[in-house]
Amino acid sequence: MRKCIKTIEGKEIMRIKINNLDLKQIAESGQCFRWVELGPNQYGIPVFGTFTIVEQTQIGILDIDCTSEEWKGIWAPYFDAEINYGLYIQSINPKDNYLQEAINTSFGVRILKQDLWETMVTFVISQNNNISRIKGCIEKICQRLGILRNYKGHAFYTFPDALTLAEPGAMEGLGLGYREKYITLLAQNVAWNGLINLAEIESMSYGDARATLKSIYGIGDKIADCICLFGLGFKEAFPIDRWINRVIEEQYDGKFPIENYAGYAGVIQQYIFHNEMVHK
DNA sequence: TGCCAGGCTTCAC
DNA sequence: GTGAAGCATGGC
Repeated sequence: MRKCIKTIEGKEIMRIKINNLDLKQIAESGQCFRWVELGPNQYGIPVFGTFTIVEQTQIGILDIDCTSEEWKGIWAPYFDAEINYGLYIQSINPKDNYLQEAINTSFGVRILKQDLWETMVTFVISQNNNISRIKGCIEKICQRLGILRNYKGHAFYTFPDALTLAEPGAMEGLGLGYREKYITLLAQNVAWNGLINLAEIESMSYGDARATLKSIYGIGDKIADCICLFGLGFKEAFPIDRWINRVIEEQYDGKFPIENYAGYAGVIQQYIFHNEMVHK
């Protein structure tokens, strides 16, 4: 990764050289639900109470509207920019025809390191749900309960904190279905009584974090692994949903060789998931 | 119009 | 421990 400050149209932005990053592929990879497409290869991203605009001007080049400090403190970790994903791709078994084809369409998918609280709520909503409806539910939550902010002329809503979501009836009528009660209780246990301690979870090992998450009402194996992967940065987490399970059954005779990708199976899982999204 | 979705809890066995 | 039913909602 290399970076510099570039002045474009009178604005100072960061120009980052970063391999194996494709914004469109990430946007459609089912790990983030609040990116706003502003133009071809250009997205507005609201996270951590802030906002930025990113544009992929050419292969391997990312223009991002932020200061050097913001890049280092927020966006480089978010894009996992220090990690060479090319090594993950090189390690894929050359005889694995399915994965070799998958990386042709998904070579630019990276694992975003997202806010833990937002990731927990988001993936509770995701259960037995489809991506376009998940996006709609989250958007409605933010519009009703988030804070309206303005970033250089772009309005965006923050993701509401646990105290806000803990209020009984706060999410009523937003179409969350049976998931609403899971999120209300989750928020209350975070904000009201400390039964769930996010900072503590963030300090745990993968195994402990996964077990702790699974003990939460409404969170099972799959959602716990999504939170571990996208909210805690544990790349060994390997979430198995209907799509992944289908591929394992149809392409791997029911047994995916996860041991070949020890420590980063979650990255491989995202290549599979994105590939399925593109070809469904 | 049914089928399906980044699944989970509950309950029977 | 395993398996099946029931769950809310709306996109397609």
